[in-house]
Amino acid sequence: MAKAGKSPIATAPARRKAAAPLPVSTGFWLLKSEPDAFSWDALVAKGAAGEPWTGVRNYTARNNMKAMRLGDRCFFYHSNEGLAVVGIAEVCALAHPDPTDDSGSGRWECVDVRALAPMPKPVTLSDVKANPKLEKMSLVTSFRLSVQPVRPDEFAEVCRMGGLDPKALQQSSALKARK
DNA sequence: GCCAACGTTGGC
DNA sequence: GCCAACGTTGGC
Repeated sequence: MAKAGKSPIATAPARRKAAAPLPVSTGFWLLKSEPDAFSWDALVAKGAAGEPWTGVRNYTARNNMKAMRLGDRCFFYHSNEGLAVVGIAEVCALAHPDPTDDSGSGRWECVDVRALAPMPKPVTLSDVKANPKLEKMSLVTSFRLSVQPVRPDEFAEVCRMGGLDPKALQQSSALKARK
């Protein structure tokens, strides 16, 4: 009777675990690269066209890239050798399939980035670790993650430590308007 | 769905 | 080159 109206469908079917929501872009990120593989100078050499940030095979890192917006700022960090933030890049193409993904799954994506400004004074990992204002930075807390979110206050602090004049940064972004 | 084994990353 | 951290894989 009362049962008649109840469809078995009323019980939600077991569904695939929802994908983790993408992080919200703060506008600031950090990209790691081993300078032997792809250095800051190599990115500078690519000029305004920039370079696809390929080869990321970690879901958290990929999701961070998917959350990136055009014009987002990315610290360029040299891992393994150098161990320092050496420049700032900007996102110049939203996430798209990674051309180096040969898994056939279409799972991996990349953004394109281009060099915006070098750090006048590279900010080393030990500089970052020594600064209490940066103790929550992913570079310290999730050091293995290759594409990390950066908070605006962290971005400002690292710029300050690197002697980077925010005005110089704005000036460089005029480059992109010119394109 | 748990968890041990394994592989990779990256600082030291 | 070592090893800690940690993501992924696969057996159960």
